[in-house]
Amino acid sequence: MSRVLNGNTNISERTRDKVMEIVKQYNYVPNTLAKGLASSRTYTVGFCYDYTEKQAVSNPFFQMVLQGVEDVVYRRNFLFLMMSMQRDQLDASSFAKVVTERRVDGVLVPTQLFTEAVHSLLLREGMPFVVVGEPMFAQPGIHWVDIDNVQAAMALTRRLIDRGLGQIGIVYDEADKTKDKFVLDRIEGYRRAMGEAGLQAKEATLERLRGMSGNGCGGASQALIFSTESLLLDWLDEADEHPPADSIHLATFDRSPYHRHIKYGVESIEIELETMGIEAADMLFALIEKTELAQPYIKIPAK
DNA sequence: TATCTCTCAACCGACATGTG
DNA sequence: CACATGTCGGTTGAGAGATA
Repeated sequence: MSRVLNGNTNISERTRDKVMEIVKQYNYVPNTLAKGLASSRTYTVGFCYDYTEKQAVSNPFFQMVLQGVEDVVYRRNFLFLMMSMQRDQLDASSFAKVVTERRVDGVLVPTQLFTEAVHSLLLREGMPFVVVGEPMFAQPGIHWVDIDNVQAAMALTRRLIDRGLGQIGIVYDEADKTKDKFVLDRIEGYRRAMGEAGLQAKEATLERLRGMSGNGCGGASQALIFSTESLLLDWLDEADEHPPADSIHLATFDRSPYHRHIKYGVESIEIELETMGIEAADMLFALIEKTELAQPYIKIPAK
């Protein structure tokens, strides 16, 4: 039965037809638990999210990544399990439970949650894993997938420079900068593009920007790049009181569904989050199936 | 004799049940 | 009480039988 259903070639047409007839007659569907018992597989992969971040799951960018992951998972006839994790209470989280009880064959961990404690737990349990986003700490043997944020920021900055804008500032959130590698990379990409063009880089936190008059880094910027779209939205929330000057070009990375509610023209660069999900899931399946990988990480260029 | 196809049975792991 | 055995339902290796 299993040889027929799993496409084994050494089966005669006659036997195959006979088996398929019985499958049809009894509406036979293999029991995944029994299959897992025989193959030491769960046919499930996990994705963890931050329990303390209430908007983690509803975040549209997170959902775009998930969409890519799910496409791959369902194509492989696997199931997908969402697990919560509390960074400061790892042992009590459902993530730790799922990993230690081997309820999944592999896990995807967002870089914000990938701490050294998480890494050692996964190594100890021999659980295949892929980090979604470049990890904040480097260790050999860690597989990860990320957007090439340096390249994306360079491309966006160059686009503004090509428009003849010479005074371009970048705005970031201090807390994001310490926990999100991609924010550091975007700042780095911006600096490089400005440096190449012989222009002076101007950086400010949102807090500092709020305190400035004229809505610019130093009050003289012609364009402002926001390191994340949510930061731009936060800033625009306050725009009723201090609307940005018409002469200021706004720019950020990617577009969430909320983007269409923005009343101002915003330049953005496309970040392929769905592709990131697809690549991460493909990489995880390669690790589960012990397939040789060409490289331990993938950086997806922005368009 | 070589190759193809089929059948049998061990095995997977956790838990329930039986036996001494 | 401790240990042995059975149970679930697939997968898969080994070996037997059929056929060219």
